[in-house]
Amino acid sequence: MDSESLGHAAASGTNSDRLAERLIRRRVTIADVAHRAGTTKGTVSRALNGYPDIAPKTRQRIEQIASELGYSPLSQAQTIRTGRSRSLGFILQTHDHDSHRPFLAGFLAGISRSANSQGWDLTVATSESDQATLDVLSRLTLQRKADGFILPRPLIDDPRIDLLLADDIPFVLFGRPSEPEGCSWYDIVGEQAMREAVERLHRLGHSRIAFVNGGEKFCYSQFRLQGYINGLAACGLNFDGELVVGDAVTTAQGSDAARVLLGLDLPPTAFVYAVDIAALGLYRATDDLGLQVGADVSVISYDGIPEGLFARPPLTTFAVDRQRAGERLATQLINRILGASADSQREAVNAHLVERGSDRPPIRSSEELADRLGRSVKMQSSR
Amino acid sequence: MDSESLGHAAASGTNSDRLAERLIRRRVTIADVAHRAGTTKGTVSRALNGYPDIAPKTRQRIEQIASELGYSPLSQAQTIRTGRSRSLGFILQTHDHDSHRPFLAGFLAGISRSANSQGWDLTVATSESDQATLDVLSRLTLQRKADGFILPRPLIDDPRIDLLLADDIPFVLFGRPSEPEGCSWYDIVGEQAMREAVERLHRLGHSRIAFVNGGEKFCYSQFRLQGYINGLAACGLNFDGELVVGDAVTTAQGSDAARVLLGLDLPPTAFVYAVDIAALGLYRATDDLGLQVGADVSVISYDGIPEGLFARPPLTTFAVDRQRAGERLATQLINRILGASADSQREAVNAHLVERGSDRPPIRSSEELADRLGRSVKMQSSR
DNA sequence: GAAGTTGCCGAAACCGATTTCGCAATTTAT
DNA sequence: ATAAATTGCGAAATCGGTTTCGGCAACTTC
Repeated sequence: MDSESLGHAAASGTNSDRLAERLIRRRVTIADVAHRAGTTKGTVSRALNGYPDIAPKTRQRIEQIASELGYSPLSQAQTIRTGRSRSLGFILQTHDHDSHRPFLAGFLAGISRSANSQGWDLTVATSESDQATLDVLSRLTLQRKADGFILPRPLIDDPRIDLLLADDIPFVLFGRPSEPEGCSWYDIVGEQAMREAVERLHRLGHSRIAFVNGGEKFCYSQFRLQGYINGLAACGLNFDGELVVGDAVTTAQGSDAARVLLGLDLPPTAFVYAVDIAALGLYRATDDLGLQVGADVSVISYDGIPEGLFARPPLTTFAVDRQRAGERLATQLINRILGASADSQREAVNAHLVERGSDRPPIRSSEELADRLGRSVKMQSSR
Repeated sequence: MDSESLGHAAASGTNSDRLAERLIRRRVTIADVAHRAGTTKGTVSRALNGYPDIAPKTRQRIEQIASELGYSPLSQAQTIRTGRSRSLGFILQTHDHDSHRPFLAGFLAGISRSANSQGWDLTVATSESDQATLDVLSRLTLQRKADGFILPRPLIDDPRIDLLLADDIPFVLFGRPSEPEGCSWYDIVGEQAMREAVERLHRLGHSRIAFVNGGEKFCYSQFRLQGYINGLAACGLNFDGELVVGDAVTTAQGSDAARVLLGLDLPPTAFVYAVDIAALGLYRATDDLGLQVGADVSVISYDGIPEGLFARPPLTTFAVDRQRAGERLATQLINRILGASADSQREAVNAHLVERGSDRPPIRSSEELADRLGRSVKMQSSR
């Protein structure tokens, strides 16, 4: 009352400001389109969603008007009726090892980029434990924040997969699972890379080649070990259980593994590591032992993390294109949500070798290396 | 009809399956709560949202029932009525330099973790250019996918800030802007770090200390340069424009900068770099010139990226806790969306020094270094 | 030309919340 | 005691879409 009587000019000024703001900012709704087309909201909705009971020319007219007005439906309004939110879920596991962190940036960029281009969105959540991850999966679906999920690094026995399969919620995996039934995936064929690594080292002249595997609970470690074994076989080398160490996913663990292997009576002259971050541990071990990577011992690894570039010599590795992986996975997941069968959405590509300086012909045999290590260790222990 | 007559057992089996599924899966809606409480949806809503016209004991009863039933409102339904979505927006700039990538993993984890714990969500989108970023900001607000934004690395002249200020959309910055008006931020005080770096090198015995700055379009580079200048002043050293190079945000650029600086008549014996990824370029340059970091030249940098750990010697750097930054920024942004003033949401903390091996007392003076470089360069050009 | 289809669209219910409005019951003022 | 002001809640509109249902007009069909 009072404010109105305070003067028309001021009051209408404020009003027109509000109006201008709303004109600029207000969304175009389905009612706007319907009004302009002289039909009802229902007709517009059916026309835009491809229902068969709309006359072709009506549909065209509505599509025309909708695009002129720049109409795009409010996804939340669709969600409450349809139950779908056009968004993909990804759970950041904050308890995961750092070895998995470098994956994220490019990977998320790929997912988001691909999803956005198809009109979908990416919802990111975090969890602090494996159990919490399951809760978050449930919460996000129940709250309709995600229509499906992208799960990185499947476990050999993976409760996430069990849960999603049981509840019939779409998902895609980054990496091959142990049990393919009902699963879609985008996989980098680790067997192939590990096999090539062994063959390459063999061609360079190495015959005693060790393998340091990654996390044993992950499916990928099985595949990579198999690739190592296949590589040995292809080269006519015998498998020696002594030369295999598992479960190294940090630089410290990679370093420990190297020390154990170099302590063998017949130490390896070459190493294949399943993950870069562990392979960097080899440099620490050789530093301590007075050896030089790329001379006394060679190493080829897998992942292509940027840290490898700054080791000396830089780490030769099989790199994976994580952005590409994210892009493909987003597309696969969207397809699955739209009804594609699980087995129609599976892809596998190879990692590509990035040749740097850590793999060279051996400068001494395994026996000679053992000798040298013997002296070196003695010197170290005597000080 | 037919299916019913096919036998009670089978039919009811199917039905009870469906029923069980729905019991497990169906959301608890506000109507369920209202029914159980013997009131209307409106009353439940007002009770749960703190309206004053609800009797205390009614409110308690409804809250009790809501928590028993595990009710949580469907955010999309709230959104279409209230216009707010309880989610934070973050735009991944895929055209940005790789130097900024390492920030992401921990940073996003922090944002998401903090947001989730307060019942908010994180929406991630990508853009491929600065212009596209602006479009994405508009799109996400118009589509009500984000109630506000977290913007990393403010530019000296930042169109994102202009846009959001003009449209009155809440946002918070990771880093201090050039113009504080209307802005909130969480900042790592780069001045302080750069100043300490200079002082520390001076204490070690260096007096010719160069500075290699980061991206010149970013606000942080102004602050870090100022810190370097302050540091010189505090040590009683003269500022020498020759010793400052700017705009190095990649390893290659950092390497080029080092070469230029080492080519001076009186080369620096110590370097302060504004970003780690560029500082790693110094190692390349010194490798080529036959110098050793941590002996012939020293370096202290800023960021704390993991790559620095694997340089030889490892890079001494001022590390920033990115996860913490993300957590604080998420909280700040939520506060702003809920109505807090821009200037009430500002924080600044210091980076912490991670001492590794790249900063040591000089083993020769600037003149001696010049001599040595003269010979070294001659040898190199003669082969 | 009457009866039966078919095609196309309007009307209205619905999804799950929030918010406005108004009225009955209670409390306070007179 | 009655009038006035409060308190507390139900009823219904609303947000922006989707989907069901039914009916009118035009077209077949015999």
